[in-house]
Amino acid sequence: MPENRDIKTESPTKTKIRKVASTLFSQYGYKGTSVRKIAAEVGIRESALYNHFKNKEEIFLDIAQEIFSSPFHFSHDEIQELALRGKPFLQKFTMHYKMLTFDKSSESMFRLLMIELMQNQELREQFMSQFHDANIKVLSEGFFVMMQNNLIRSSDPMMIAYEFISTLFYIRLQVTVLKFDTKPVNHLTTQFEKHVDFFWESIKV
Amino acid sequence: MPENRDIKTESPTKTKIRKVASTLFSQYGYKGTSVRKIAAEVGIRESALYNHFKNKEEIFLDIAQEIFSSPFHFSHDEIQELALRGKPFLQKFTMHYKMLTFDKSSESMFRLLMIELMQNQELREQFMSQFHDANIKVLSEGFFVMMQNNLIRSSDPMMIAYEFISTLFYIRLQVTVLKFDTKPVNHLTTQFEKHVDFFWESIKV
DNA sequence: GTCTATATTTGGATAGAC
DNA sequence: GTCTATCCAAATATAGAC
Repeated sequence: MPENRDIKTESPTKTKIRKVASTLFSQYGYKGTSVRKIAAEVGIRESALYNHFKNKEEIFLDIAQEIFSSPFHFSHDEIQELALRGKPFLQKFTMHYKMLTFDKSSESMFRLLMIELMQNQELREQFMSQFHDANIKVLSEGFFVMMQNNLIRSSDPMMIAYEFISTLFYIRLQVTVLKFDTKPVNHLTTQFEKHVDFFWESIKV
Repeated sequence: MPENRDIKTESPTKTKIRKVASTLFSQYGYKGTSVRKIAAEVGIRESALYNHFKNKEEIFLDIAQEIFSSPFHFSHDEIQELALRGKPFLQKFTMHYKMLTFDKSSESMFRLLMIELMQNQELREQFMSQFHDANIKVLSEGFFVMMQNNLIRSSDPMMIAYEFISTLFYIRLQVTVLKFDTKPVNHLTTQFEKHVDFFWESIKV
């Protein structure tokens, strides 16, 4: 737990290492980033770097834990309340997802996740539990409430949740891929809203 | 163009190099696979390997071109005919997609694509054009026909195509991730069909 | 076409002075 | 905490004999 990462007590150098390494890892991946390059960009020698971190892997793990630090905070009560209103529930969830997609920091962490997804079993498992299961849980709870209240057609809530989240993920991946090459993503900015509209029309009674 | 890759005239060693390298690259990625290891697994020295390929990158590119060698073959006429029947069009397209998802060779090429997606601009661009645009084109053509014939509710065909393909992609990614750790994917085998059913109910008039 | 030998570079990591 | 110096391993690639 990062209680020890007290921004006040931590040395500025360590903070800078984290920042530099984060940028490099999220661009070139673990193997593509050398300790040499991190040190050079920080402005110190490699040996000095080892005063702050045990080794390269420790730096990576320190950064990697940030990938899943922005979970979806929807309380049970919040879900119940929003779901009773139907579409606003989907809108709120989607706006949160969209925000993460375009947030600089979340964006680079998502890129890192995609880069290392097939190289790191731990990340794959966290991807499944944090990116998939967690979202499915929140969404299916909402859809369940909507069904109970006859707002949407009756079906399997988890299946509907799966259908809903998959498009959000796909948009996010596309945005990430395009932005990596600094290509325009204007055409995708409204895609999230379009998805909600289309989906709501599909399921409402 | 691989006219020169005549299976008859090509040396068995070169064929074996391709096979071994393909397996390694699709497991460990470009950086994670060394020429040493390829040579060792083939059963020759590294130096001998350079008699068949100019360098490591040439081996990779040779293999990488296979990633996009299984495009969707839907002729204009075929689309027209199937789309006139509505749901069968979606079923046919989806079954093709499902087949690729579970085909051993396509599976490992898809994994390679995911591994290198964020490391290789060329692959990103091909991903966009071959995996995304090509699918959107076929699907939106089909949806357009369905709208003209009043089989589905009127809307933007490309937007509907986007919605449809995103779920297929998401299922494929999940299958790939799970299989990488030899985890069960039974629960996902019927997901494709469920998606078609749900989607058709969503758009049919 | 394959081998041995070797050149060269890059990368992770440590020892010890300041 | 940072530096210089150094070590060691791994990786790409080439030369030249067989």
